[in-house]
Amino acid sequence: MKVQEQFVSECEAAVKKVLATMGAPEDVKIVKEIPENADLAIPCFTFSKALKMAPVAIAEKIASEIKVPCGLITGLTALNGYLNFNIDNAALVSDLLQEVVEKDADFGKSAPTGIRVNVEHTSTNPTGPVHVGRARNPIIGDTLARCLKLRGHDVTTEYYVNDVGKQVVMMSWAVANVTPEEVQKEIEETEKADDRDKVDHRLVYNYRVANKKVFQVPEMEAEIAEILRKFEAGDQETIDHVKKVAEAMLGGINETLAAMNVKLDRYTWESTFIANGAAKEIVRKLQNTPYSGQTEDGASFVDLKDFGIHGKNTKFTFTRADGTTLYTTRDLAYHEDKFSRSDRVIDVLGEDQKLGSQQLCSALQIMGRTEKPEALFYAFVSLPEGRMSTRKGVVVYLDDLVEEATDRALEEIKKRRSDLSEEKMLAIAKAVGVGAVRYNIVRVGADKQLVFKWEDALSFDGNSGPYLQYVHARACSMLRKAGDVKWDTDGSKLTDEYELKLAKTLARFENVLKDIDETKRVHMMPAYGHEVATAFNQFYAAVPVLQAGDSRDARLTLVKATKVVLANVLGCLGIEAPEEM
RNA sequence: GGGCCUGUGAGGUAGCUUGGAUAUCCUAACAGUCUUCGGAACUGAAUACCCGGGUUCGAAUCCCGGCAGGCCCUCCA
Repeated sequence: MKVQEQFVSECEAAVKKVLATMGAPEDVKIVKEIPENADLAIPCFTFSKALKMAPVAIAEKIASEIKVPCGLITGLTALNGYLNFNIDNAALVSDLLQEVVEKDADFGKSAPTGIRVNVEHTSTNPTGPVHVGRARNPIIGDTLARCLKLRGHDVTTEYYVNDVGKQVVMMSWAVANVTPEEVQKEIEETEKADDRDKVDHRLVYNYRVANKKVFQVPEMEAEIAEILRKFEAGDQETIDHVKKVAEAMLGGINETLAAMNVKLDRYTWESTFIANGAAKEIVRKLQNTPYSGQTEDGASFVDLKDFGIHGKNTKFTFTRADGTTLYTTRDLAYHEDKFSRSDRVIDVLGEDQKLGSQQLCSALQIMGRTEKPEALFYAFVSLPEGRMSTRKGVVVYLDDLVEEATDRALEEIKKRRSDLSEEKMLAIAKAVGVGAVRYNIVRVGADKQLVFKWEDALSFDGNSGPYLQYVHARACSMLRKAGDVKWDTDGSKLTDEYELKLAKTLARFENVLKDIDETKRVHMMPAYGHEVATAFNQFYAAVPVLQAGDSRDARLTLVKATKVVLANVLGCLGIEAPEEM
């Protein structure tokens, strides 16, 4: 057992023992908190009723009954009805340093659990470049996947490619039918022309023209409907063309993701569930349940009013009147597929999918599945002038954001490090720019709506990605300067307030990962990283490390620990940890 | 009309699941530190829990009712 956990259980056991002698019931609830000026606090208010005593008196009584030091408990005081415990600092620090020396880069990493976790994220329609409004999806999803990997799970990330339906048919029509002149005209009418030579950026103009045209030209509506019909009927030529266009767009999207250090393990195409009959199988299953019904013209639905679905219509339709399947029907087939090869299924979704996701869960339940997919919802990022829209051209593309961030980072580096080669500066600029962008987006709780502002996204100090990278580089620099170090894991040599604060912060890394595993609240990782970086900077300002002396090697070991933890935190965030910057 | 989410100093944000002692952190403004191992730094002071009820010894946190913003209520994807 780790020192911290052991400490907590020792405190709890000691308090329980005293409570028993005071006549408290055995199942009395013991609340534990981490306070400012101690390592563990137990409030005594909860005991008040059972013991018929004032909390302040209880605290004093218990404190007087427990003899310290005892085991890992080195101090105990009663204050305002609280019991404040202090941990054996030397034991805690030694434990941390030993683990770092032993595990090195694997510090914080758990043993394989064998649990197969599927994280589906991004999955944007292949009809245009990724914009900042949707950028939370790959960043949150990728960060979560990286954290779960450190937890020892067998993680697969997956992109569900929507290559079925009106949008993609429209997209393929646009590529085949919109003329270069029309595209040129559209570009000229756009306020800020996008001249990026990248497939998704170029073709999105075709898509925009097509979307405008469909309102102006009545015959086009019918034309699209006809292609859609051929697609659903399995016309190979149509299907191939749609897929070809979707693949091209996906290529562009993947380039953007790769620049952000996001790599998907697997792609699943929606059309496969039509082709292999899985969607039809879902239809058959749902029709055979007692919840199923049909409208007059023949569309099938299940009624979900008993499943906590509210609103004017609780009917969840899963086939059209002509018997063809719908998006959600295919999504059901997809989830059955994911469950067949995973133990945990996680979907990272925009908040607009909440109802759909709930319906999906209910339908899975109706079909007899007991597991549920875990949904992680995020609110949209908007612009100060409103919601982003690819079709309307009110967008900030992720490619532009990353480029701008990299440019700014390069400026900063040129100011500071004229000694580096151009090539090295560029590499660092990329790491810093991407770091700033990813950090800024993952920093905020997913359900909080965000308004995108350039100055926030490009922030390099304070609570930012580059701040963590800077501290990492600083630690690396110190270790370089120190030369050969004989690692010293004697915790009793580190007694300064800031040494202890840093060590205690570092020791929490594994707990942070555990919390994220349980709650999927990935914004805890940047918050933790910032705590580590701040604790290090304080330690750095307060304690001379490289100075010769008795504590030098132990301090350097602490520096190494910081470096390892920060590298892992940055790794979880998908941000590079350069050795210098 | 109904459902879900959000509302915390000047701006942004953590804490809310599981109620506890002085509410976290960043930016900006203010006052400082530094002959130092990388100043993308450190220290200090100031300012906040949307409103109204309720439960409780105790509420930012739980319950009820408002108000404001977002998302959704397609035989769309």
